[in-house]
Amino acid sequence: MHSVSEENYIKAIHYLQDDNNLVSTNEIAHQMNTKASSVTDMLKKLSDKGLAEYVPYKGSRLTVEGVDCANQIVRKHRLWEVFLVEKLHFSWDEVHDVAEQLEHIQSRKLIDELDEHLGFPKQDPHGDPIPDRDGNYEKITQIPLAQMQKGDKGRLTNVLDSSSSFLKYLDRHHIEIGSSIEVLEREDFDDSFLIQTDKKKLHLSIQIAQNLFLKTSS
Amino acid sequence: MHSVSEENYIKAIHYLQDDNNLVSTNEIAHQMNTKASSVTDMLKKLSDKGLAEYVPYKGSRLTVEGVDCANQIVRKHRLWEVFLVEKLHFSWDEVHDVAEQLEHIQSRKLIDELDEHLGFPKQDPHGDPIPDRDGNYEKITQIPLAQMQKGDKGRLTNVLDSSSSFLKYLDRHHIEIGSSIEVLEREDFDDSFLIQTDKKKLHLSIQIAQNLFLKTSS
DNA sequence: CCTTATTTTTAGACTTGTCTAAAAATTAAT
DNA sequence: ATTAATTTTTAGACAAGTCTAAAAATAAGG
Repeated sequence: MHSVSEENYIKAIHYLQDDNNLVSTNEIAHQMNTKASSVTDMLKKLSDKGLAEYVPYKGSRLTVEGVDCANQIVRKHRLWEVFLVEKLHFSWDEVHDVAEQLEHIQSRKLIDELDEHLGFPKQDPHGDPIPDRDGNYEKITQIPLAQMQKGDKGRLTNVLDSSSSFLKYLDRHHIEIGSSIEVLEREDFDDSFLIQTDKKKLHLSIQIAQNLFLKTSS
Repeated sequence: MHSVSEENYIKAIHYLQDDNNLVSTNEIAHQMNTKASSVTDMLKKLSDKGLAEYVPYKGSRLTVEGVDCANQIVRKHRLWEVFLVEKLHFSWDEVHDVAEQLEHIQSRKLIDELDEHLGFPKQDPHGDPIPDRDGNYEKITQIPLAQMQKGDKGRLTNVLDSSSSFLKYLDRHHIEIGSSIEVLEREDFDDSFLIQTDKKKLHLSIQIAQNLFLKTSS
């Protein structure tokens, strides 16, 4: 079908594109750790294949077909992440690199059976939604902890940063997807937080708070 | 580590090599559906990497390191096959192509955890032995049905041909790994067999009998 | 043992995906 | 609005892996 390289570009464009704005060549290059000239070449190719629209000097956006392809890759990536964590004792900071390889395996039956094997999960271990076999997924309305006020409560639904160091930090403080969090205090001078988690009180910097997304309950 | 292409060559040489004879360039080319000139190029590369010995115009054989690598690939391939059949409802004629992709995923932890998840199976769905994490596997002493005589009994331990058509044939007649088989008659003029399986009597041609391996019990 | 047939290797070309360096287009700034 | 800075594209090169066609080495046959 599509090469691993093509799929990685599609994924990157999809990740960078919100709504239907054009994504610039440089943004893609930066995201993929590659050079702008390589991106230009690939954009032409994706355009020829009908997977992306390419406007020279302006940028590119995925076509409907491209978005569909991206959703299938995301579906595969996230289902494999669930598998690794639920069935193979991986911790959520270890899954990304392996899922990155597994997401390129081509077999419709494989992924649909895997989905069933896992009980049709709706979210991956980081709280991101998993598209169903038609590419549809439910958007959860969630806000960053950083935008919450004193007294607000919610449950952790998503973490933005997936770096190992960040996830290990959360593990150390027993914060996980589903944890209930309440804002006890906001410090004015450095925007830091004092929160109440399931188990204990905790100080969080604004940098941390920007990476925690919650579904508010009150 | 090694590229997918390198791994495929290593697998092919391993498959063709019995004992420590040299495998010819043409044999490899035929096995891999490629051209002899491509094989020559790769043999030089594998030789440079210390994975194979290459004697120009004579052929090649795997080094100890090459054999080790081959065993790890075989381990991965067969564990994935077990996973597909046991957990994801694949039938044994559907697993090969997907396992062929999955065997190239690089992650020691992944494969060791998968092994545990599956209960450390000793054989894959076709009856082939699965190497453990050190590359060791148990050789079962088995003989082709074709070499058995009237009155001999055994259990099916392995099938040589893995083609979909052959495996579907076995399915239709309810013959699977572990099935007990007894030779009731051998026909002289065409070498065909009349056998007794768990459920019924069945005629088998010599071509079929050459692809069925049994562990004899009496 | 010399000639023919087969196998294997070399040489050169092509594809995919990448890079560097230079040219062209766009954007920003005075 | 014209120059300067930035972004993007082109042109040419390279690496991996493959192919075809021709050359070299080996094996086979009389």
